[in-house]
Amino acid sequence: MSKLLNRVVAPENIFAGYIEKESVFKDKRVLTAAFIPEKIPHRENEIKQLTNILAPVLKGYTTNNAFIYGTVGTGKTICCRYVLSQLEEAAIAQSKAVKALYLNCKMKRVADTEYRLVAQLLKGLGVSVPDTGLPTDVLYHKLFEKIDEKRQHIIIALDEIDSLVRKTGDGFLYSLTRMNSELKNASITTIGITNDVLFLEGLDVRVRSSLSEEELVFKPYDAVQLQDVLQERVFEGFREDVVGPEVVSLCAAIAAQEHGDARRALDLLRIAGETAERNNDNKVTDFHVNEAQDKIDVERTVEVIKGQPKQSQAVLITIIKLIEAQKKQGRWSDKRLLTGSVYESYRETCGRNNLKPLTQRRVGDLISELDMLGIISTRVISKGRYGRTREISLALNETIAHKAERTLADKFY
DNA sequence: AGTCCACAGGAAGGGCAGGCGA
DNA sequence: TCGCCTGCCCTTCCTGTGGACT
Repeated sequence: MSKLLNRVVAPENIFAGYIEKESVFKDKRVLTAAFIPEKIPHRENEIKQLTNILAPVLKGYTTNNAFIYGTVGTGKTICCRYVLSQLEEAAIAQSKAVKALYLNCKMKRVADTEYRLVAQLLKGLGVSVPDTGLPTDVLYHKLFEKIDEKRQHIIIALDEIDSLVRKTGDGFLYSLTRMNSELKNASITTIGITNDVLFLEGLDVRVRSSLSEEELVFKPYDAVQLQDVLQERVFEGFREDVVGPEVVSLCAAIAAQEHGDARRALDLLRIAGETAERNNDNKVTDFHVNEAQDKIDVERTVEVIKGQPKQSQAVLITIIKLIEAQKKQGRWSDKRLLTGSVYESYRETCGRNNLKPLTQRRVGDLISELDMLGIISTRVISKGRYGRTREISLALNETIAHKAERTLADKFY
C-alpha cells in the first residue's frame, strides 16, 4: 500500500508539488455562502424572533406565516436555514413530526416555475415526480395527500420568492394558503424570503393578509459587524496566522461599501486565499484581496454573459461592436445607441453568423433582459416627431467589456 | 391643437420538445 | 400510438406614449 502511495506522490509527478505543499486553508467549505456556521454574529435578535415564531410547532400548535426582508448578503437565508435546522433537530429529539423544506425560487430549472416548485416540494417529502408532463393540479393533489397523510407540521421556506411571483404570478401562494385551510391532519407554515421591500404590495389581497402575519427585517451589516462575521470564518476556514486582521478589515470595508453584503465579503476572502495559494504565498495580504476583487467583478460578468442564449449574445456583441466603432471614430458624445440602429446591426450580425434573426419585438425583450442583468443600461426617451425609443449604453467598465468582447468574439464574426 | 414618428410593451397564441396515461 | 399536459421561445397584433413639428 505504502509502495502504491509513494508511486502516486513521487517527486517526478506533476501534481507532487501540490500534494506536498501545505494549503493556506483549513476547511474551504466554511468560506462559502452555503455553509451554515455554529454562530452567526450580529443576528441574535433576528434568530430569536424567528425562533419564537416557529417554536409553537414543537408543542403541536400551528404557527403564523412569516415574511423576511433584507438586501443581498444580510444573512436572511443563513439565519432561516440555521433556525430550520435547529428546529428539526429539536423536533427529532422530542419525537415531534416537523419537517422543514427550503427552496430557492430563483434557481434556474429547479424551482423557478409553479410546476417545478411543487415538484421540488414533493421531492423534499420523498415523492418523486417527473420534471414535466403532469397537470399542475395533479401535483397539488399529490402534495396535499402527502402532507395530510399524518399529523405533522410542514414549514416551507421560499427564498427569493419575489422572482417566482414576478415570473408566474401569485397563484401558487394562493394555492398554498388555501391548501392549508383544507388540511385535516397536518398544517403548513410558509416563510417568504425576499429583498424586495415592496413585494407584498403587488400580491392578491387574500394572499397578502394570510402570508404576512409576521414580518422580519434584516438590516445590512456595517464594516465592524462584517469584520466579526469574517473573523469567525477565518478561524474555521484558514490555518493559523495565514490571514491577518488588516486583510479582514479590508474585505469588510469593501463589502460594507456594497450595502453591507456579507456574501461578497466571504467571496473576497475565499478568492484572496485561492490567489495566495496559487502564487505559493504562505500568507493572504491586501494584494491578494485587491486581485480577488478584480477577479470577482470580471468573472461574475463573463459567466453571466456565457450563460446567455445565443440570440442574446448576438445582441450584446452587436452593441459592444457599435460602441467600439463609434469610439474609434471619436464620436464620444453619441456613444449611446438607439433600438432601431441596434436592431439593424443585429440583423447583419445574424447574416454573418448564419443565425435566423428574431423580430424587433423579441430583440426589445432581450435588450430589457440584458439591462436587468446590469450588462447594459437603457433609458426610454422620446425624440418628439422622430419617435419614442430606448437609449442603450454599456454598463460594463473597459476591462470587463474587453473581456466580454473576447469571450463572444470566438463565437461571432 | 392636432398630427406624426418610432418605438415600448401587453396580450394572445403558435410551435416545439418532453413526459404521462389510456 | 395518441391525446393531453407542461415550460419555453417566439411571433403577431395591438394600444399607448411623449415631444417635435405643422
